[in-house]
Amino acid sequence: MAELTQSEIHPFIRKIETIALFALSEAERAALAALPMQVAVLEPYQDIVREHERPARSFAMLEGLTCTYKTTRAGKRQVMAYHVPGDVPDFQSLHLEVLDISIGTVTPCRVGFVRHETLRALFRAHPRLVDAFWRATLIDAGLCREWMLNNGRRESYARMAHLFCELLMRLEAVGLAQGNACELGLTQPELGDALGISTVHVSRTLKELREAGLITLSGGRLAVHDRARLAAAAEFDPTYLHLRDPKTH
Amino acid sequence: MAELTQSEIHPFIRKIETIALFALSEAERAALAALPMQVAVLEPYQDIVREHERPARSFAMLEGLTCTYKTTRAGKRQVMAYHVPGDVPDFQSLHLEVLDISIGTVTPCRVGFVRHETLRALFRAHPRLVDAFWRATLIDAGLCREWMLNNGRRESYARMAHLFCELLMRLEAVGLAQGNACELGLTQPELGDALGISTVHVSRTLKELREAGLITLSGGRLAVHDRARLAAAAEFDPTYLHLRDPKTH
DNA sequence: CGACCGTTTGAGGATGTTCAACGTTAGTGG
DNA sequence: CCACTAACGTTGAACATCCTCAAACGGTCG
Repeated sequence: MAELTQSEIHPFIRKIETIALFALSEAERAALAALPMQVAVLEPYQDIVREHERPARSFAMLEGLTCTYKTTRAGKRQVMAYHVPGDVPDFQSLHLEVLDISIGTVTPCRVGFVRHETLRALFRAHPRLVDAFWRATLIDAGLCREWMLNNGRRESYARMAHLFCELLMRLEAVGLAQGNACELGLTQPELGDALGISTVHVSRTLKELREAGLITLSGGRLAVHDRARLAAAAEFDPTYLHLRDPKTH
Repeated sequence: MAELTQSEIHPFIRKIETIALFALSEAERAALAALPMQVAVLEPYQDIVREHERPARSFAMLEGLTCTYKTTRAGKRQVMAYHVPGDVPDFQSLHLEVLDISIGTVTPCRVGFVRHETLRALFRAHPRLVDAFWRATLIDAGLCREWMLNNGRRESYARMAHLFCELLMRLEAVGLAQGNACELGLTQPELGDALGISTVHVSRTLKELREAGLITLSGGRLAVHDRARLAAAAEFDPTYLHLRDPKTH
C-alpha cells in the first residue's frame, strides 16, 4: 500500500470531469484532489471484493483491467462488465449493505481505495458532486442493459463484435488505445464468461471474425482491422456509453 | 389525467419507506406527500417513454404492470425488467439526457408523472432523500445483473422458474399476491422477450414446469404450486431484491 | 361470422455444448 | 539449456438446446 504519486491526476476528478453535466468549481476540485486514497497493487485473477461482503470502502481503477461477475451454484460464471482505468466499479456498495456481485482483476492492476465515510463527508460538503456520481452509476446500469440486449438477442458473432467495439472505444476514451488496437489481456475462457458461450465456441467465433478480416486477438492484444464493418456486424451504437469527445471540453 | 385520489398513500412515500435506510422525518414525509403528480391511465401495449427521447419527468407505477425493453435493429426485443406498483422505473432520466431504453405497459396501468424540476427542488430541500432514491436506482441495477446471470447462464427451465420467483415475491411485497398466486397479465410472446427465447420454446418450457407440478400460468394468472421446488429449480436467492419484511418496520 | 391473437404440437435445422485429442506458449526448476 | 508442467488455443465429432416453419385449435372482438 502506498499513497498516490503526485504526478497522477486524481482519478475521481478525471471521472467527474468526463461525466458531470456541470464544470467543477475550484472548491469541488480541491476537495476531490484531497480525498485520501489507499493505493493497492494486485495480481491477475484476484478478487477485490466478493459477493455477500459488506465493504467499508469503494475503489477507483488506476491501471489494468477488472471485471464484475456473478456465478451460479453450478459454478458457471457470468461477467457483467469490464472496468478500465478511471472507472469506479463498486460505487453501489456505498448504498447497498450487501454486495450482490464480485469484482476481480483480469490483468495486473493498481486500484485506489476510498473509505465510504470519507465519501459521505465529501457529499455533505459538496452536494452537487452527488449528482455526478449518481449519474456515473446510472451510466453503468445502462451498460448492463446493453449487455443484456447483446447477450440475449444477438448471436455469438455479433455479440463478440459488440464487446470488442465497446472495449476499444472505452479504452480510447482514456488514452489506452493506439491505432485501432489495444491491450486487453483477455483470454478465451474469460471472453466466454462475458459472452455467455463456451470456450470452444469462443475459439470458433474468433476464427470467423479473424477470417472475415475484422479483428485479430492474440496474446491479449486486440487489433481492429475494419472498424466500420465490425461496428456494422455488431449493430454498435455508442450512445449508451455516454462518452464525451475529450476535445469538446 | 387527474390528480391522485386522497385515499392513496403517495407512492414515493411508500417507495422510500421500504427502501431508505433511515426513517423519514415529518418534514420529509410532508414534502413527499405534497409532490405534484399527474396521473395517467394507460392501455396495454402502450409506450410510456421511448428510446432516444429526453423526458422532462419521471413516473411512478400506481397500478398495473410495465416493462423496460430494448430492441435490436432486426426487431428482436429484450425485456430488461418488469415494474410493479410502487416502482419508479425511469428515474435514470433525471440524470441521463437521452433514454437508452423504452418503457411500455403490459396490462392496463395507472402511472403518476412528476416533473424533473420538481424532484430537483425536493432534493435541494431534503438532501437525505437523494440517498434513498439513489439507492433505489442501485437496487434496480442489481436486478438487471441478476437477470443477466439468469439469461446468460441458466437454461430455459431454471430461467423461467427464476423469473416467476422474482415476480411473485415482488408482488407479494406490495400486497398484490394471495396464496402463492398473482395476476401477471403476461402472454407467452412477452415471456419469450424477457427470457430471450422463442414463443414456441416458452410454451414447451411452461409445459415442463406445469407437468413437474411447480406452477400453472393461464389467462395471465400465475399459480405457484410448489414454492420450495420452484425456488430450488431456479437457484433463487432473493437477497438481490433488497425487499424488507413489511412487518419489521 | 371472419379476423386476429395466443397457445399447442410436430418436424427439421441452426446455433452452441461437451468430450476429447492435440498443438502452442510461457513459466519453473534441475 | 532442457524437461516438465500448466494453461491457453484449436479442431473434430456427437449431442443438446433452442429456433424456425408450419399447421391446427381456441378464445375474443368488431
